[in-house]
Amino acid sequence: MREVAEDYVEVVLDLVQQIPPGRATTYGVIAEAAKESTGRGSARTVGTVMARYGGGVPWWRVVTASGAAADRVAGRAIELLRAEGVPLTSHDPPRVDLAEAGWEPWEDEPQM
DNA sequence: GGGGTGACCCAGT
DNA sequence: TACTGGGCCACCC
Repeated sequence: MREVAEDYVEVVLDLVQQIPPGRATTYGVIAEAAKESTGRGSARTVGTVMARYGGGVPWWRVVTASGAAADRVAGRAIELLRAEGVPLTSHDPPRVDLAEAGWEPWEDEPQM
């Protein structure tokens, strides 16, 4: 199937929607999980997909590997994350405590 | 078909 | 611990 990355987009969006409230994950994790299903993609690609098709999913639960929200939507993400009750650091650039709220697709679904 | 961009990640300094 | 550079993959002009 050399169609567009529509299937990849569906996998990414589905994974993001599976993130339970009060939890968060990283682009790398989503990229790895999506790559397992579609065989393609990377953290960079996930970011691009989210920017174009992430309007219908809790994109704010997806942050960078550092735990910080994407610079483009950091403000919006922090507000939503705090509303979700996600543990954030007390520093100026609030970062998600992935050690506490870190969620992974294979954590909710059996990895075969 | 080629080059540049982007909601990223990792290693080195 | 924070900043910089290179690599990565898919999309747009």
